[in-house]
Formats: sequence, C-alpha cells, structure tokens
Amino acid sequence: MKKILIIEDQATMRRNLALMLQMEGFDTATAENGRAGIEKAREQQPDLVLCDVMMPELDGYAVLRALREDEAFANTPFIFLTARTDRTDVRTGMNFGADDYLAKPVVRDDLLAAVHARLARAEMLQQRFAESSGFNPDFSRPDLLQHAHGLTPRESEVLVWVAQGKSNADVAAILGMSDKTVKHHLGVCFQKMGVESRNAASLVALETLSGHRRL
Amino acid sequence: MKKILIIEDQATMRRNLALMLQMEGFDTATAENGRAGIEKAREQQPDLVLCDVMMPELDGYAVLRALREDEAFANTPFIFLTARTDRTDVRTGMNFGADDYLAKPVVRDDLLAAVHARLARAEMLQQRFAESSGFNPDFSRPDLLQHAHGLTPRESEVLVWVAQGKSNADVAAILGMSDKTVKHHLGVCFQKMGVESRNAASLVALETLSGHRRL
DNA sequence: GACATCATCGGTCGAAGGTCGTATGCACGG
DNA sequence: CCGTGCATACGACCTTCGACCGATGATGTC
Repeated sequence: MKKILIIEDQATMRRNLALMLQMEGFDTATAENGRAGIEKAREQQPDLVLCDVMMPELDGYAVLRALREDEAFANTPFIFLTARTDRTDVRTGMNFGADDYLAKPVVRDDLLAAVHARLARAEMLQQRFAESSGFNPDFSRPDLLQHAHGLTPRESEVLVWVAQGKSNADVAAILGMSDKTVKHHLGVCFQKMGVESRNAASLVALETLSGHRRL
Repeated sequence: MKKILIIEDQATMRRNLALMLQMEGFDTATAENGRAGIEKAREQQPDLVLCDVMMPELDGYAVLRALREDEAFANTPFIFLTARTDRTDVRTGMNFGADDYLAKPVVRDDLLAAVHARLARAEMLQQRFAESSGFNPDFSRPDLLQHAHGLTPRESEVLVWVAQGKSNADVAAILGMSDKTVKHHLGVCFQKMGVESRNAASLVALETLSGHRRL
C-alpha cells in the first residue's frame, strides 16, 4: 500500500485530504507545519508528499528544498497545495522542483488523479532503476574488455567466458580451440590486467562489463 | 549541451521557442506534428521535450503516451504547451504524466525557468541512477546469501570472501579456520547452490549480493 | 624482406582447488 | 537422553589451474 504524507496547517483541510486518500486505499500520515513535516517524512518514508505552501515554522518551499537534498527522497513525488492560484505562484512552485501543483479548494477527482499520475510516474522510474541497478553484465560485448584493458579480441573472448564461470576446458570447447591456447590467452590477460588469479580477473571483467548502462 | 525537442505545428511559435532556447545555450530540434515529433525524438534523443497539445496527425497526448512507452524516454522531461489554459485542461495534461504545463503565449522567463527546473530534476535522478547502476555488490551482507540459497551463516561468510576473489588459504586466515574447513563449507555451498566450480558460485553470489539497492 | 603482433599448439611441474570419508564438540528440541 | 543440524578438523586422492619453457603460421607494416 502506498503511503502519502500530508503537510498542511489547517486541521479540517488536513482531515479532509487524509479521508479522501484513505477512502481510495492509501495509507496516510499528517503534519501540521513544515518542520514537523520533514521529521514525519524521514521517519515514515512516504511514497508521495502533499504539501501546503504557506505554513508557520517552515513554508512549503523550504520543505521541498530540504527533502530534495535528502537522497532518500530524490525520487519521491512532491505536490504543492495552495489557495493562491495565480500563474506566477504556480510557476514558482514548479520551478522549485515540485512535480505538480493543486489549487485549493482541492477537488476530489483532481487530487486522486494527480496522486495516481505522480505515483505511476515514480513507480515507472523505480522499476527501470531496479531492473538496471542489479547485476547484469553485458556478456555480448568483449570489445569493452578489449579497450578497457588493452586485450586482443581473442583474449577478451576467452575472458568473457571465464567471467561467466566456465572452466578452461569449457572455454576451449566453446571457442573451438585447445585448452592450452585458453591457458595462454588467460595468462596474457592476467598480466595485462594486473591480477594473478582467474577469480580476480573474473571480478574485474564483470565490473567492466557492468559499467555501461543508460537510463 | 542539452538538446530540446520542440513539437509545435505553428511555424512562428516554433521559431520563437527555438530562438529563446538557443539564446540560452540549448541545442534544439523541431517537428511540426506529432508523428514527426516521435520520429525526431527517436533519432535525436533529446534531453527534454516541449510539445503542443493540439496538433494535426497526432496530438500531444498521443505523443506523450508513445514516448513514455519507450524505454529510452522514461526519464525524459515532457512539458506541454497549449493556449487552452483552463483548469481541467491543465489537469488532463498533468494526469497524462506530463512533467509541467506551460500556457501560450509562453513568457520567456517562464519557459527557461521551467526547462531548467525540469532538466535539473531529471539530471538529479540520472546521477543517482548512474551511481547505483554499475557493479557494486554489498559484501557486508552474508545474510543475503544465507536466505537466498539456504546456506548456514558460516557457509555464507566463506562465500562472500570467495566472491571477492580470495583463495581458500586467504579465507581460512581471514575467518580463523583451517583451509580444510573452508573446503568443506565451499563443497556444501556448491551443492546447495547447484554449481560445480568456485567461479560459478562466485558469480551467483555476486548476483545475489548486487540485487538490493534502493532509489 | 625484416619485423611486430596475434593466434595457435605443445610439454612439464608445482600449487591450488575439489571430492571423498571420517570424526569431534556444541547446541537445541523432543 | 538422544537425534539432528551446525561448525570444526584431518587425510588421501584426483583434477584443474597457472607459470615457465618452447614452437608454428598468418597477418600487417615499414
């Protein structure tokens, strides 16, 4: 279940927002000013933040800036709420780095649609991040090893298979060469890469093969 | 230099936008309708897209949906441009997953501020992504191996060191045990993990130790 | 043609890795 | 009290690895 943090100084407004979100199946947390909001965010790790602009203690802009400086909230959607709805006000909020801007009084459908849209967007990024963040070396690019460590094409081919846990005999069979040749190539690899074991070489190779992903 | 794609059917508007952005030091590409815009996006790989809503061929919503379905543009900021600036129109655009919404006629300062804000936000995410995307297994978490492969605590400790390229003798010294014991634990690890070489086990272990990063 | 580089193949030898069986001490639960 | 699981340890045996020695041929380049 997604958790939403509501930072809003008016008690009735806070309750209404929380209620609307809870009826939609969201988990909610609330804070009545900026300072409390930042604390609540840190302890509750919400998936989305709804924040009023004008508040005592710390205003919405300050809250946004504080959260964006925190690694943990870099990807957390942040939606401003405010009664002031003139163009310059909206622009100020968005230019601060907010993800959306809702005008009070908040219409139920607008709120839910905005929340869902922002959560969907964040989730999409999160998913792509998870896919690429783990362990996925590109074993189809021996050329990466070649350029990274000054290996010859054949040497790097041998190495990509070794990095996949193959034995010398396996590699020999796969590449259609003698195991002696595999040994020779590997020996050269060790020298060029400055390592002394097949395991260390494997580790370095995996690191090289993993370092080239794009968002 | 950041590249910005402008999708807008009115020629003068298109020129004005491009000029404003070029004066600010941006690289620009333009397209006069949705279909052409999607093509241009794919070939130019812009860092941000400015897109009119009402266009012949394919409207802005369709362009946004098409780009969001493409892996390459998951993180690319998308800003709608439109003359229709009533509340429901803005909400529709944002709920489609746009990152911002500018009303025509576009004020220079608004445009540049919005572009900079969105680029900064995207860059922040990109940076965090790059940091975590490479090769960085967490060697301080033997418990991950334990639960993932049904290993005992001691076995997983041995394995994390093996995964770091240590020899049996090294591991024995590090963990204060006999090399015979290391061999025994490793043998059990191989069985439980369904591999037959220290190298393959290392590979599986690295995969397990790399899979738990958060955005 | 001389020379360098790359890829291929061969041998020997010692060190490291891996499998087998066996055994002890310890802790936990029935 | 006894069985089970865990960690520890030893010895014997075989396989694999990696280093050091060598050699051939196919490329290019100057």
